[in-house]
This record gives sequence, structure tokens and C-alpha cells, in this order.
Amino acid sequence: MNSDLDNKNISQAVIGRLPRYYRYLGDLKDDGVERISSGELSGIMKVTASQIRQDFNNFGGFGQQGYGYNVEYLYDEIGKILGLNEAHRLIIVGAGNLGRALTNYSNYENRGFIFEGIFDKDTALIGRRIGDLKVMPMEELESFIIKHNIDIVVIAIPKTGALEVADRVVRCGIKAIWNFAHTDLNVPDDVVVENVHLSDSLMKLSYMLYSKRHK
Amino acid sequence: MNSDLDNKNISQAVIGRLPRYYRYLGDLKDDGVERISSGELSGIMKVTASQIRQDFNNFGGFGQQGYGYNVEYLYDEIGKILGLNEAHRLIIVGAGNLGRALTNYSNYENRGFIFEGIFDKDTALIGRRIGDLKVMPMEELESFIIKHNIDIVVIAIPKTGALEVADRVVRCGIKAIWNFAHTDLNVPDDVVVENVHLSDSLMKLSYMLYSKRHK
DNA sequence: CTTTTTGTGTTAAAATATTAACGTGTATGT
DNA sequence: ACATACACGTTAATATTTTAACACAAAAAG
Repeated sequence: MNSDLDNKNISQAVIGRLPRYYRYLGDLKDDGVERISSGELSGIMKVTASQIRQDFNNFGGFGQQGYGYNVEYLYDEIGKILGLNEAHRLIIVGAGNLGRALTNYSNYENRGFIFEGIFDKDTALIGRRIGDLKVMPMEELESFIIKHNIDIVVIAIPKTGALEVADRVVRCGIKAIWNFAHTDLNVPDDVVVENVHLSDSLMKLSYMLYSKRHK
Repeated sequence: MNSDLDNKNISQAVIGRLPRYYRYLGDLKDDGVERISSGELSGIMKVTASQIRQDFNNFGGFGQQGYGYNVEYLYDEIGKILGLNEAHRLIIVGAGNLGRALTNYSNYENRGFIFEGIFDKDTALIGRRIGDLKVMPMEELESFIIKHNIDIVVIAIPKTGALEVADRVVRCGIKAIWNFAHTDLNVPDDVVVENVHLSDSLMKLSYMLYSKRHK
């Protein structure tokens, strides 16, 4: 069913905007707003109304002429598109500061993403509690992934070990990696990687600041 | 001087790729590679040679026909473009898990970005040491920024307080914000914001995973 | 009930971004 | 010293993305 839409290739540009729409619609929903037009949303989100209509239409018609979009319906539909209707089970590799931050951060920010475990190679950390989780040794990585039906692996270790960890989790069937290591991973085509390169982000900011100053 | 290049508007697409070039060139440099052609780099980075040449040419000719690019020179030049030749002084607002992670993370990953202070409104945290820093109360925010010539403010607090903090730091002259709060900030045109919306990133991953599965 | 306004989905146009093509200068090898 | 291959910078072509235009359906107004 729905094969038309499912097979249509959605551009990265559109996908990148979906979470932002989702965020704004969530806020509107919380504020009790029932309906909204592309024009109004345009004003709030600072994007053209045309783009909003184009973006939504990639996935089918969610609105109605003369009415606009029903906020709650649209919110739910975008949630479905983003795959938020099914729960995801994650593990974090790396119990350093970042790994710890992500464990807690995600607990209250992202329902639907369930953090099932955290791993580290440092024996001093193994066994320590972080939130609800206990740090596990790297030897148990593969068996844990399989036993607990893990969906997504978060890599939160320095780049030295990142490639090896990626290889290991890919070998036991992982298809999605959230990569915080300061390097690009090399994975098969059917594995998706979302990079969060904090240094890159900071450099971008530096560039923007610098170029504004010297203009 | 150099007003041609300085005033030329570089597209976001290009800027977004610069840190990645910088990263790869740094690795090459560390490996002792002296020169590289756009074709070779293309193979390593998985982008077209044409794009590499186009990108670099936005900032002037760094290469030489028949030779290619000198790795170290190119690395340094891109560094300058990114504004990494001048040091930046940062403070972090929010001494929660994320703020703490960023303090340490950046200490060894990003030379040139100096973390000068960390602030929190939670009195239980004030005075506690995080790395080399001691958590300061929010009341001292403005005076600290001015006294220590702070460049960049990192917002690492929940969205509730983020807008107010942004307003406060903008009012005392801050022109660059690294925003980890789960919301968009509203700042004047001459202030640049680089967002790191972790939830958005995770949702994107969820989408990619979901859409691969259902294809 | 009719008219007017609203605002979508969609098609067309404009603007950007990416890739390919190529002329020319530099290095390398004979 | 000369020929050949290399590889940049640049211009041209292609593809993608964004914005505008518009026909038509639903809602609101009279």
C-alpha cells in the first residue's frame, strides 16, 4: 500500500526540514492551535509558504483548500513519516561525558527512543550506573544488540575506535548509526549514518562570525 | 585588502563543506602527505573532483596546474578562511550533562576555542568545578562576558530559558551563539546562530532508517 | 442560495548548486 | 630541450531546489 509515496525519492533538503516542522507543530498543538495555513506558518517559521506546501505535498495532501492544515493531524502525520510511531531501541558506545549527556538528555527529550544500554572499554567505568543504565564491557556488545533487538547505535567515542565499533555493529545487523566521533564512518549502502560533528559545527560558527566581521 | 573575496557571498552549501575538507586535510598532513590533486581527494572524500575545485576557487586559487594542492598550505588557508587563526573565547550557559560534556570535549578537540567560563542558575551547581572551570551564577553573566572579551556563547539549557539567555547575551554585544537548546532563537541580523538540534538529528536518522525499511 | 474570500495542490518559472568539459600552465621524463 | 601527461581554474551544461503563479475546492459571508 501507498507504494507511490513510499518509493518516491524525497530529497535530503526536504527531510532536513521535517523535524523543524514537527517541532513547530508540536508547539502549536501545545498552545491549543487547531488549524493553520501555510501562510501563517510561513510567518512563524520564516520560510516561504510555497516551500511549506511543496514539502508537505511530497507525502500527500494533508491540507484542505480554504481551511489550511489541521495542526494535530499534520503533527501526527509528520511524526509517522519520521518513523516516530514505532519505538526505537538504542545503545550508546562510549560512557564518557558525551555518552553520559546523551543518556540523560534523551530520556526526557525524545520519547520513542529508548536507551537500552551503554558500553565502554574502560574497566574503571564498567559497572557504574548512568541514569537507569549500568555501563557494560565491550565484549558484550554484539550479544546485547541481538538479544535486545537494538535498532540504533550511538557512537560517542574518540575517532580512534569509531571505525572498528561501526564495523562490529554493522556485522551484527545494525542499520542505523548516530555518529558523534570526529570522523566519517565507512559503512555498506544499506546502513544509514547521521553525523553530529560538533567541531565542524563550531568551525562553521567561527566562519560566519569571522566573515561578518571582515565584510 | 582582498575585498573581492571578502565581499563575495559564499553559499551555505560551500561553507558547510569547509570543515570536512579541513578535517581530511589535517589527517593527510598528519600522515605526511605533501601534495594532493582534486582527483585523489575526490576518491578519499567521495565527492566529485569538480566540486572540490569549485569550492576552493570561491576563495582564490590554492592549487597549481600539473601539481595539485600543497596539503599543508591548503590546510592552513582553509583554517584561515574558517577564522581559526584567531582565538575564540567562549562561555557555556548550562552546567548540566551537556554543558559539562562540551567543556571537556572541546578542551582537547578544538584548539583555538578557549572555554573561559560556565554558568548555571542552579545554586546547587554554583561553585562546583568542571574541568578547569568553576560554575558561576547567572547574575555574573554580563559582567563576565564584557570583562573577559567573550566571543561566543554556548547555550546548553532547556528551551524554556534559552530565549531569555540569548536576549541577555546579545544585549551585551555577543555576535555568535552555539545553540543546543531545543528551539530556534530570535536574534538580530548581525548575530549568527549555529544550531545543534540533537532531537532533529535523531529524527532524521529515524526517517532514513524507516524509509529504507519500507521501500 | 449565491458570491466572495481563503488557501490548497500543482504547474511553471527563477534561482542555486552540481557536474562535466576544456584551455592552458606546470611538472615530469626522455 | 622537448614532448607528454597532469591537473588546475574556469566556463558551459545539467540537475536540483526554491519561489511564484494559478486553477479550483471548500469555507465564510451576505
